[in-house]
Amino acid sequence: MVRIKDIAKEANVSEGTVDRVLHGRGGVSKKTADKINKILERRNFSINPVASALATKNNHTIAVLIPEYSETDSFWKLPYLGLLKASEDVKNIGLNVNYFKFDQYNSNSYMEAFTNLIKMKPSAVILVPMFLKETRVIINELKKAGTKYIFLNVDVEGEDGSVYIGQDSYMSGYIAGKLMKLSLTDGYDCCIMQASTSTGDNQAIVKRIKGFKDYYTAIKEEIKLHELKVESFGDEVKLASSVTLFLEKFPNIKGIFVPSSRVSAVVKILSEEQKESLQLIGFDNTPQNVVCLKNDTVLFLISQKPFDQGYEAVRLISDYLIKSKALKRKLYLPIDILTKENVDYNDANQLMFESDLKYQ
Amino acid sequence: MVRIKDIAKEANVSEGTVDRVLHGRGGVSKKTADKINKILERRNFSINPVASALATKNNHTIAVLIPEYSETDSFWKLPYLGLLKASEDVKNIGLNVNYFKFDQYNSNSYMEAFTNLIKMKPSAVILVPMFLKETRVIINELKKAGTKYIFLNVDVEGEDGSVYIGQDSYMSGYIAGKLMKLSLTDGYDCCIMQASTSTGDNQAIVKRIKGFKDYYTAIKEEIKLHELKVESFGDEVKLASSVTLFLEKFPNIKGIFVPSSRVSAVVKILSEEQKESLQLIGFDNTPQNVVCLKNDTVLFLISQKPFDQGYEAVRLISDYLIKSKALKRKLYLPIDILTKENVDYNDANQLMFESDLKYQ
DNA sequence: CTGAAAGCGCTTACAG
DNA sequence: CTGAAAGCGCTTACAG
Repeated sequence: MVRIKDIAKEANVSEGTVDRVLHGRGGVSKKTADKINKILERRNFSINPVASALATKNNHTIAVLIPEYSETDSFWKLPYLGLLKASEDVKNIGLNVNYFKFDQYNSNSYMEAFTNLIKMKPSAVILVPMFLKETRVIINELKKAGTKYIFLNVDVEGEDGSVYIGQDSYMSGYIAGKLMKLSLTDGYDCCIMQASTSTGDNQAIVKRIKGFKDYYTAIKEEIKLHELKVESFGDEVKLASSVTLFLEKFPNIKGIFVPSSRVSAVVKILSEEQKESLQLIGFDNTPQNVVCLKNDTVLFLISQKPFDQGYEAVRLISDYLIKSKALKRKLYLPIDILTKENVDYNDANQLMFESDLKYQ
Repeated sequence: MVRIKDIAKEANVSEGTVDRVLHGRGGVSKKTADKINKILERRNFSINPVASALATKNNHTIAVLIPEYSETDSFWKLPYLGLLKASEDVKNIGLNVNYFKFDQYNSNSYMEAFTNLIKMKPSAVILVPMFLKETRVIINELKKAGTKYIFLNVDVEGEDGSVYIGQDSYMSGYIAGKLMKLSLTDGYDCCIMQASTSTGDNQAIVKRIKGFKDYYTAIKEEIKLHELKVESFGDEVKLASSVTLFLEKFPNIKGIFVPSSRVSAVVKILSEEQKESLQLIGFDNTPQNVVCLKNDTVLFLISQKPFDQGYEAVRLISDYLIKSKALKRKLYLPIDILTKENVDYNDANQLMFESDLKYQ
């Protein structure tokens, strides 16, 4: 391993001068800079990041704005765990991550959390941009402060210079369409079921539905697609009555596509016979959904590596802050097709982290 | 951040003594050890791994024994890239990774590579145990030397204390069976196609076939499964003639399952009409296979995250050597279901690494 | 424009 | 059983 000291000796300069060249801090004559650069190149020098981190006392604060999760609606738990894991990994190099949680159904709590966040003057921000209008305000403030930000899981259109890490929602819907086609015996219809209550997150759902429909258009199949908007997936009684009515009205429906993470809520209100005869496809490996997959009430789940989304978001920001690596406009994570059989293997990283947590 | 210095001051001892307690090096009176431990606990101290790594000059050597890859048979490229990426990540903390490559069809080259490997006296070894008999010899030597080892991608049965990182082959075959069933219109047969030349690697293939068949047993379908052993996937002429003959003999075959990474070789020798009418399912996202997926000649690929296998292997060994984290018996990575539509999103990590390589 | 010295937090001999 | 000091490789003021 070649060290700054070695370079300095060979160039007959001090270590400080080599350091200046290395980081382009200026204040070095062209002549010596050239000389040093040549040696650097020839000896294939690269900075020891460990020593660098120790000496620099990097003291960056990363702030995360993310919805809180609950027992029944646990989608946001996995991204959170991924963020947590990465936070540990980068603590070594002087990065501290702080969390600000909000209620995903309440835009006031969103803004409130942001107000607390911005007080910390973070070096960078990872946020789930749930409410469009409020998000514009937030982005403006961040831009004014010159703070870099990454959108996690939810994208915002028309923001140049923004970074999105998540799934290609359109394509994931398209794939759901393909799987539905495979699962349905010819001649049967399919129903797309969504909640009419908007959570601000529905941009992804709209795109998934578009992709789903486009698949059927592309293959030129004469399958009828019905659409049912239920009031909410949370209210079992209402959900049950509207679904039952709908299925009675269109008895040819044999497939149900739920483009949100709430397919398990639909399963809950189906009769045994319906569970037998209907093919359900949904999104996201929440614990409730996984149960349905395993007891054969849901055939496929499309999953979006929520744990990895969190993890990668922190890693990207970290590389940006420490190694000034450029950020890409979009980082699409895998579109996982989950079945009863492969769901348990799906997130090895996440499982390893969870078992580590247990032993602490 | 609380430092050793802070603990030492509070306990009225030197930093060296705190360090002894921290690492259980002994030579500390019970009384002072207790005192220090209490303070450590109360102040929630944890070692700064960056400073630790720098001071220790960890100088571990990890040796990797892996098949070389070629243009046409590029399966081993991705695990290699994953290993490379992780090597970079851990270089900071004093881990050096050395590679020893062998010809996967030649057991002599396997042993030769190992002979060179063992001369380096590595702290740990990652190996692809291709040849069973030779592998037993290798394992014996490693055990004698007290060197920890990890099996990558290929498992060896009946070695207690061994560690495997890869896929659950049985289950991946089972899933292939399920997908085949979905893809075949009722009443048609399916053919399982494998090469009779063994590469030592065929244990995984045997298990995949077992899983595939078991799926059909489990669902009690009356689908006929034919089996064709071709001489080699490398010889186009012979392959073409034996496949053609077989398909003529059993015209009811509409599905072909190739439980190795060579499905693209089969596509190559099919006629246009055959490509149209046959449903092919294979393994692994090699460039050639991905091409077939995209031009609709292969319907599904089961993939085993080869890049991640390499990456995780190094990370596990690193945690074992540096943080003395226990190694698990098996680490199963995801069983990915790849289609034309999601294949490009499948390995974000790998893509990011490859684009980094380009810019270097 | 350049160098000498101190320091980041932990570990390693060495001395007692 | 315990402490004082030097060192890991890089960075940061400060002096000139």
